[in-house]
Amino acid sequence: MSRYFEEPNCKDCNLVFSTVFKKLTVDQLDYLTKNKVCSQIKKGKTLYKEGSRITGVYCINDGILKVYKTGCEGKEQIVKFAKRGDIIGYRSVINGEPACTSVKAIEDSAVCYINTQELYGLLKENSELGIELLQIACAELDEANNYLTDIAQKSVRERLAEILLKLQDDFGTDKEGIINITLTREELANIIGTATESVIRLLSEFRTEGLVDLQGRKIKILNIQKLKKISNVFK
Amino acid sequence: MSRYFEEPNCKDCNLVFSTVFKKLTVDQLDYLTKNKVCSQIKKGKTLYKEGSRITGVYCINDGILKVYKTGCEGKEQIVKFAKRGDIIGYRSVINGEPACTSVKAIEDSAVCYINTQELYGLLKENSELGIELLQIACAELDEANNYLTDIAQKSVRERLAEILLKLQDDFGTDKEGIINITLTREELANIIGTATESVIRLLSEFRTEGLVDLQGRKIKILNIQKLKKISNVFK
DNA sequence: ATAAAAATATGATTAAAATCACAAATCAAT
DNA sequence: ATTGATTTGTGATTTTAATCATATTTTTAT
Repeated sequence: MSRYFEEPNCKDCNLVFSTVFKKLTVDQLDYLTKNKVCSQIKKGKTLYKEGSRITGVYCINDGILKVYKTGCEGKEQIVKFAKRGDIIGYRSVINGEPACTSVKAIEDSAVCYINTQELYGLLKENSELGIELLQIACAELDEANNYLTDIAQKSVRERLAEILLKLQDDFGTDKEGIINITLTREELANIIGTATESVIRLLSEFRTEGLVDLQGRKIKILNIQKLKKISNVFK
Repeated sequence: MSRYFEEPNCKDCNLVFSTVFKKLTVDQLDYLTKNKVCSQIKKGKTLYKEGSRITGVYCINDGILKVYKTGCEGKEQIVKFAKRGDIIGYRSVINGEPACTSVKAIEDSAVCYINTQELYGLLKENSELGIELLQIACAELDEANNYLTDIAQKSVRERLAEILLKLQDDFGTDKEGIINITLTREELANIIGTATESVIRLLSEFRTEGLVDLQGRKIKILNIQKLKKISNVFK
């Protein structure tokens, strides 16, 4: 985690209109600029670990980080990804508990750190910030419950199809149609809760069936409709 | 859903100190009393259904309700239980979306309904209410993520042991040590994400092993330590 | 009280996915 | 560029849990 070369002014940050902080006043944004600490996290580096005390929240400026829990026998369960504009760590700050997840950069990333005291100051001052944060928490809760139902009820094949579609939705594709996030087979397995070998086999099957194109870790979806059908998203 | 015979005054409600509304002023509690609508829900009756528009939140005064999603092929996935002091429906109200879960009483229950407008009024007025609600949402999010990891990584046997312990923790036991919540085997299966037959078989095994005592739907835990070991809660 | 419906119980069979084992390919660091 | 580590790929085997079938018991509604 190295100090960020240039700390952007929150007022000018083009994220202001889309993040949790969109309802802050100009003065409050100034306050935020003065009090935040920006840093870069190289791919593979850990921002914080499950169980550690974190003293503030992080707003993601650039890159992608995986947010995961460590289950029994040390197996990683990826809970979500954090990307530009997302805020992470707020759960621990709000409930005053140790981090319930670990966070690791899966590509070079830049994050802005905001201390608990500063965040609480803003929350008391601006009730709309609380509502914004509440909306984020509720959306995450919704997604967590949906995914719980999927893992509990769907087959591995259905879940893999679903996750490929979701990754494309969340991260988009480049000019060649390749999904803008690079994951190992093991990481894919750790999202959908299965064995690495199962992901490898199923991806091969999907390729054989003409649903996806694979070049190493690069995945390109060739037949969205069929994948949707497999994933059972409409039922 | 029948109208409640006596609408308790929120100021005098002995829930005031434990619910999300604990930081309200006396005036705000008066306002709440005037604007809430209380009702009773008989066992087996549905409070609201997934996908419906709900126009407010419900604070549970008495009873137990199951909160569940309907997965593909109509299979129910129980997401949580709501009991005295809990608030439900806030996610839909906060995000302005249709209900993401259905709610059904599993015993005779009494709930207080608070309209969206009234809730938002209080949220704007009292930033502490927003923080309280945020804390609740974060706690639920934490639990959802933990449970996601469990379903993804643990065996059905481990999950059943874990859920029995959790039910005892959440609902306590009566004088005879029986867990204060009565569920069908199917409902248990719909919590842990397995087939009803698997729950029936595993419960019988647990009984044979002297871990639990079963009398119909009444469950009494006989050996907490061993169940904890099976559930793998410490790893 | 009785009939109908729902839930429980148990056995047999099948299916899905995990695990194990090992080879080949790719990646990362020096 | 080389080497060591990690990741990918594939086959064989095992394990877990789902599914199917059917009998019995319990609950619910009339």
